[in-house]
Amino acid sequence: MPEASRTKDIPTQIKNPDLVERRRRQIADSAVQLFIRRGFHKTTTRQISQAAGFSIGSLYEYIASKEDILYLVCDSIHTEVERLVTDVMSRAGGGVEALTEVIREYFLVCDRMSDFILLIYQETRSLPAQWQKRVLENELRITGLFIEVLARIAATGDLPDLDDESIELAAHNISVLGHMWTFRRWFFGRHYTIEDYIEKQTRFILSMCTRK
Amino acid sequence: MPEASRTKDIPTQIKNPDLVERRRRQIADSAVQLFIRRGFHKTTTRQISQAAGFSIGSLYEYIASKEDILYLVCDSIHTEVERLVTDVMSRAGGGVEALTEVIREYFLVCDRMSDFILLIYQETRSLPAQWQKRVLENELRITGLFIEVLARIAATGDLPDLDDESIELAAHNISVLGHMWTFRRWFFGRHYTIEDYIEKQTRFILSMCTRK
DNA sequence: ATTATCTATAGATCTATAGATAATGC
DNA sequence: ATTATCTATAGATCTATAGATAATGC
Repeated sequence: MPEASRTKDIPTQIKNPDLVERRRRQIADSAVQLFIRRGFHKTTTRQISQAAGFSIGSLYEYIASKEDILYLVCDSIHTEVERLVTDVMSRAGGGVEALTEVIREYFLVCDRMSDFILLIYQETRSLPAQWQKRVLENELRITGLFIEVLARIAATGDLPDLDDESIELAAHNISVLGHMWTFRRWFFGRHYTIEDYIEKQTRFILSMCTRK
Repeated sequence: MPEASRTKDIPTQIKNPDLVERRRRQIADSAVQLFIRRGFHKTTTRQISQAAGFSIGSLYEYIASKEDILYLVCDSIHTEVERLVTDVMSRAGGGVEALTEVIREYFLVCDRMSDFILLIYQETRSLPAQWQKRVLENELRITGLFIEVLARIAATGDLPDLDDESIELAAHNISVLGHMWTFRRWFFGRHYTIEDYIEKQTRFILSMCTRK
């Protein structure tokens, strides 16, 4: 798990902000692996501190509760997905081909990030309400990127049949069909490669978008 | 949670099979409510036995471990969804309207069963491997019902563009777009009613199916 | 006598913190 | 002197079972 985590609203006794950021990244990076392997509840704070390379006492200098660690993890995953998708979008051209490119790259991101996306689906509910809300907002922000792409294409007149509400729903569909690869991989993996999946779904999504 | 649970592969010391079935149904019905409210891990076996109306000692006469309870719950949910969908299908007519009807009724089932479907997404991974597999097979069987509908329509020549593989993928898409209502309800609920959602998604799904 | 149920608790965790120690900078 | 880290453990659970009791049928 990559990417810096900005100063979060998690209290700490440690004075050095850089150290806080570095240690929290260590915590998130270690925890995410453990959570993927054994789930949030079956992973102990001790295992996390050990994997991160310091003591349980030190761990609690950087977080206030075990849930905080889950939030660090969810946030770092979303930051990474968003970074990757934004990146793709900036490289994408115009017209309907842009949509094809973005779908393709997004689905590849979903494939690479499978375990992480699955984790968010499974463990979001274990977060305290306020952070649950943030995780859902992050999800929405990623869907927002697809709304942007679709709106941009629609503005040039290439998707004449799509009003704003339909664009929004189509964007959600793209997000979730990407996730579908992650949570039905146990089935699809037997029949398709990710490339097959992309090809077929792209055709579906395009006919969805080009005809009401 | 309704519907009989057949004799499962869960060992018991109790001789009377009817009693076993009845008690297990009580257990599943009580547990599902608790799991939805507080999650599997935060619900204690004591709370479950209490909600079911007997002691913790008795509880363990009908199951061997806490995971067994989760399996009872997942299974009863799938049984119910499958019953409802099968029901709808038997009433559905022919041609493309049949698809419209089935989608509509399925999405309504997803709406009513939201909490239960969400629970399965979140807690399946807490099951022992062998039962996890069964839950996934159940999921596949429900998708299979949509494959059937689509194949039936395709056989009459009404969906000429769909080969078998596309039918399969379209069926998965229908399943998951139903689930999407459940796990993005926190967002959609603000903007659409379930009827709006059905209408818009049906249009998308139809254009997906009627043109490659 | 057999079957079902209950009470009481063994045994095993696990989170979070208090208080002690080591490292760093003035 | 201040900041960061560590060790040791309090305190709170929670699952699963052993052994005792009640209910049922011969």
